[in-house]
Amino acid sequence: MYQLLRYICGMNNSQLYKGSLSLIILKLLEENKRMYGYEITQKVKEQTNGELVINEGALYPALHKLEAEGLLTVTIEQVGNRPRKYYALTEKGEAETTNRLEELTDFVKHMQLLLNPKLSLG
Amino acid sequence: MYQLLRYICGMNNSQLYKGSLSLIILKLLEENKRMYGYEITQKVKEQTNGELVINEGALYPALHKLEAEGLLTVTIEQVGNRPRKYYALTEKGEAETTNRLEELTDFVKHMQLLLNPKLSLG
DNA sequence: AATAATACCTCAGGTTTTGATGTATCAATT
DNA sequence: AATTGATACATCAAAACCTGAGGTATTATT
Repeated sequence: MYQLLRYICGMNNSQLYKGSLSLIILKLLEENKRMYGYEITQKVKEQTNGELVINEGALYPALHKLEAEGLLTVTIEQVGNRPRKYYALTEKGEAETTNRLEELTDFVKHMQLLLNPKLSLG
Repeated sequence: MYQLLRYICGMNNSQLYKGSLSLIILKLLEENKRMYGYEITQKVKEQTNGELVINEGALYPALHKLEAEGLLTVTIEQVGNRPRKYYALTEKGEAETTNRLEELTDFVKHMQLLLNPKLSLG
């Protein structure tokens, strides 16, 4: 049966993650200079102790969109016989990363104001 | 031109708020026992110092959906000649509110792990 | 030889939101 | 008396994003 159960279904099941993927990508690239898609999925899994799993069906379109928006550049490299697409931030992408991080801070701030029993994640 | 510019366009412009509306509704109802739609929009504006504006085109469908899911009950009351639909949490809705709050905590935790320069909103 | 991991991809269908628009009542102003 | 603004509900097409499924192919492990 080839590879039917390739992923054990990442299940974040919460709608809250919608809209956060591009920020995650941008921020990881800010820290790591250049990364390829699969590497991003592994990094996210690693840094969240396996709790957050990026769906590849969301990741690749998101990368393509960020590239189309001029926030990322891509460089294809052959590793063995396999192609890798390394992504890196453009200048515009760096600026946008800063903006998006501010947006996240605002989001958390607003959530705290609304759900006041505090989120307390210092 | 009647009331063309009725709202100065709430503009939260960030995609991050996607998926958070139902939690906001649930939580406000947990705190306030019963509220009607328009009251919710005002409360959110008030508690976030006008920074977060709920789009009515999102709010009403969200309320209807929560009701359809059995998380809210509705009671119509006439105020003067105008109808108000008061919403309140069901038992199931209370439980769900707890779950959704946990999901938000997890979301913030994961974002903190990924964007480690910390969110620090104690 | 088969499986698992690496590495890219697409696409139908789902959910949620945006932005525009519609209707109507009531209070305040002109 | 008439208009505006606030209150209060609603719908809907299009946009945005994601899920879950599927596809292809290489390399490493069992």
